[in-house]
Amino acid sequence: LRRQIRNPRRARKLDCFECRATACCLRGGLSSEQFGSLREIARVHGPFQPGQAIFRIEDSFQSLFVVQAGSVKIQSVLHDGTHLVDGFFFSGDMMGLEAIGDRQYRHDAIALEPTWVCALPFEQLESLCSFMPRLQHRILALMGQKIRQTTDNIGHGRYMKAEERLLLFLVTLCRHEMMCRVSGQEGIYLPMTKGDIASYLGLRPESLSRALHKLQDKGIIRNDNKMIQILDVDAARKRICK
Amino acid sequence: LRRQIRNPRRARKLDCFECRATACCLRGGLSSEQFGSLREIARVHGPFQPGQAIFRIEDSFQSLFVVQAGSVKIQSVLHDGTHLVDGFFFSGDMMGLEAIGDRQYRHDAIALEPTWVCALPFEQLESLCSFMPRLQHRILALMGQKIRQTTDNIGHGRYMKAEERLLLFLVTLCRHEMMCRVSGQEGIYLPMTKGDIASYLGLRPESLSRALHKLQDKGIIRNDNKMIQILDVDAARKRICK
DNA sequence: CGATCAATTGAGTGTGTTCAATGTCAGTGG
DNA sequence: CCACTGACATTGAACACACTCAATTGATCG
Repeated sequence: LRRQIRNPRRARKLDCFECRATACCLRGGLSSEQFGSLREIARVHGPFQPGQAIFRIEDSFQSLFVVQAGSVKIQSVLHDGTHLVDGFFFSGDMMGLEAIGDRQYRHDAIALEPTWVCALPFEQLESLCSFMPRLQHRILALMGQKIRQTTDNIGHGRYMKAEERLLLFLVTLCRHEMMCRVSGQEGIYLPMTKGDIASYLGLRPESLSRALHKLQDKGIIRNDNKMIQILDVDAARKRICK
Repeated sequence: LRRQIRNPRRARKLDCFECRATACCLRGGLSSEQFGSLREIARVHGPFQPGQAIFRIEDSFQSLFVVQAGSVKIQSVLHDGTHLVDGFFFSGDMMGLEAIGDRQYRHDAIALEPTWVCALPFEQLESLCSFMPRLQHRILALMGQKIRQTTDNIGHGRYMKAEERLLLFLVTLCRHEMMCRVSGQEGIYLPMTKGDIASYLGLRPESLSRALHKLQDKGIIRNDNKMIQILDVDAARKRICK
């Protein structure tokens, strides 16, 4: 499959010790003994096939999930049945933070490629936190970061025009991929559909398509189907002022 | 002053025990002994006069703040110097959650009326959490709720037209006021300027003005300067589908 | 009372939407 | 192997909504 040739992610179950999600997941700052306790409550699930749900809105909230490999979109359903994409998650991203303090999840989490996740039962995690201040600190920090990202991306995006919003999205994605040391040079692979991206950006697919075209005409990006490359990083930065 | 006549909030320093913020603040679920420990680290600050800052972007993050009485807007500054209003806080609301895990605050917090806040030094709060699982649980729940609110209000608002966004804002505000048992019948007092509301909703002041006018023409709200009343609650609910 | 800032109103413009048609691609079955 | 299917993506033309700019009215406070 072309998708799997182009997508550099490997497709197999990972142990915590070889998991690429290190930087973003909870183990940062823990002693090896503490990390052991954390590892004991973690359970790897997968593979989830594209379109398959990791959790659904109606499910009762039990666990946080860290994406080990693959990618996930989260979406909510509007009164009229419309699906709204509220976010994308890649290796190392923590899912389910928004459900903490509630009984149910707030979204459907749908795999975009063959995907493995690491489940952390929340009650057990909470108990662990009481004994491990660093872990508690890490979760709180993670949630703070989540709030910041939400307001930055969605909130500030509101005041931008379509092209700038799109560029902000691409640059953010690119930075994330770079952080996880997945080839940033040859371009980014977009596992989701353009429709999903449009929904996330609050645009119609048609408008997104036109925005992509314009950015390509200006020489800022290269848009080859599901591969995107940012050619002129400086111009991009200027446009989104970051 | 007309503002103070119309605004039912009282203007004096409150002790924790008479603070109206009970329902929303951290003390929920704590034993009286535990509440005592929490109270020991809390410090009441105020009054802050309208326009005065409770904290600023450049300040290093030290404390969370609960609004005891009054109201606050938080805003960020764009590259070009534009101010973006990112939220409003009323009695019982917790401010600063978005700064957790970062060194600095992410916003300027500006009082909209004479305002008192209750400062909770975060390091001490974190220490307390290790001894008080319920407190830890409460903070985590509060942050989860914050994430939900952000995506619900800002995220879903993106797919709405100006009128609906405005209505969502008003209904949310109204519900909040009802929860805090401040007269919801005679209307809501809006301590912020229309410009602030417009900024928060991602609109120009002109567009907001027109949207208000239209909603009034349709008999859904009554708009008397800084007092707003939702006349047709059912129609409002239908428009925003909640 | 005049000064100042906030709020409203109007007219013209522009960006994104809507709707419909066409194009592309991967998978399927003849 | 090729035509067919269905989902996704693109393109075009007309329209709607919110923006821009400018002028006016209204509120608040010294």
